[in-house]
Amino acid sequence: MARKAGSHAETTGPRVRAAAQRLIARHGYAAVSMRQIAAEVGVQAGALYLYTPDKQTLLFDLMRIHMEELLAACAALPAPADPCAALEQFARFHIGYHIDRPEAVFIAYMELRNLSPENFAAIEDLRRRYEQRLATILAEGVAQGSFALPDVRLATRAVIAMLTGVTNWFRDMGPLTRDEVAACYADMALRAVGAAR
Amino acid sequence: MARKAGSHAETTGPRVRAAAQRLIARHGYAAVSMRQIAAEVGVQAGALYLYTPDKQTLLFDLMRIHMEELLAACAALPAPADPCAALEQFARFHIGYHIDRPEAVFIAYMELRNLSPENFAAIEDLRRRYEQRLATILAEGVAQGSFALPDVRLATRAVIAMLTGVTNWFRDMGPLTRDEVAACYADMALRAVGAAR
DNA sequence: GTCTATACAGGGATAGAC
DNA sequence: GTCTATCCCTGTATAGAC
Repeated sequence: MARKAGSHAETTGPRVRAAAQRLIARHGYAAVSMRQIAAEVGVQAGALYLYTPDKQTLLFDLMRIHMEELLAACAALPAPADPCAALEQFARFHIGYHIDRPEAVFIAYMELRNLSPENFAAIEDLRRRYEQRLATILAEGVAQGSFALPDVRLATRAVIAMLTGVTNWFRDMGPLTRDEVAACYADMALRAVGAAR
Repeated sequence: MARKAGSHAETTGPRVRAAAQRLIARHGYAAVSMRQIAAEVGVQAGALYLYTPDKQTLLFDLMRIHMEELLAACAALPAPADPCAALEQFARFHIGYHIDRPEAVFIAYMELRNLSPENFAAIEDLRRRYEQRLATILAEGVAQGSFALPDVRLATRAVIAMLTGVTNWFRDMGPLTRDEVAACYADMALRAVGAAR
């Protein structure tokens, strides 16, 4: 299948999403125009519509792909029998994964309100499934007497919020390494849920 | 000072900010037009410029007023000598204050990137001063041996992120009251910083 | 103080040439 | 597959009547 001269279908699609992710993370969905995205890619605005039906779908795909990859990576982790080990693993995974993808994470959290109702529901479902993985770890820990928690759902949200907060300030050139930060946060998460130690 | 017929200068200004706050919280700064804000207030678009020099200043004022009021309310709290009591008070205050002002809080966190550099610096300074209040409580607790923390700055950010996360899901009609939620979070915050109890 | 009218730039999206 | 050209709408902001 010889490629036609001037044809870049195989690479342009991903490049459109990459450019959109970069620009939307920096300026916000509503503030970024299709013309800007096209300029970043190096094509004309009209050409974008070969790779996405519209701007809304472009945003949705960015968020959907991010959430699906996050879920897949989380599901691929081994499952420690000890609840404390499981929580520490989750905390380290969550922080590491989020630090590595600041743009995708930022968009996933900030642009929810710019999704159409149907697209919002789809992303919300993925988010809920991810949250459920932590909820399961905490519930298991409570059942085994490893954790002391008045409310698993509350604690789930509190821990996720705490861990995700790292992305608001972490910089690779800062005084702390990724692993130092992750270790410190895992420790705080364990203590917050009353881990018996 | 008789008021002219059809003149509402004393009330229209605040109503403009209230409408802007409502709309920006719901749709985002970039997605809300001056026409929409004017329609919400019940005036014509051009009339808004009697109350704000431009859209940017309107956003900045919303955020500045929110942060100044937050700082003032926090500063008005009594200062318990016991670090544990101080942290519990801070946690309860933070959650209560934020639950009561979901729109202002949402804007203060989500629209930072839409501020001009100078305005951003001003808001960031206010935010830093607020964060410093918690940092002081934690540092004092470490000095007195009440808390066990490897890094006060890290813990400050972690606790703030955890507490602020409540605004993402709390609804007044939910199964838990404000006070139940605040108590539970205050407990988790205390445990996260290794409070000796 | 509020209105209408308008200037002017830029938005998303499409049509049709190449 | 990409381009140019264009449609039509909406954006911020201002001018001048009342």
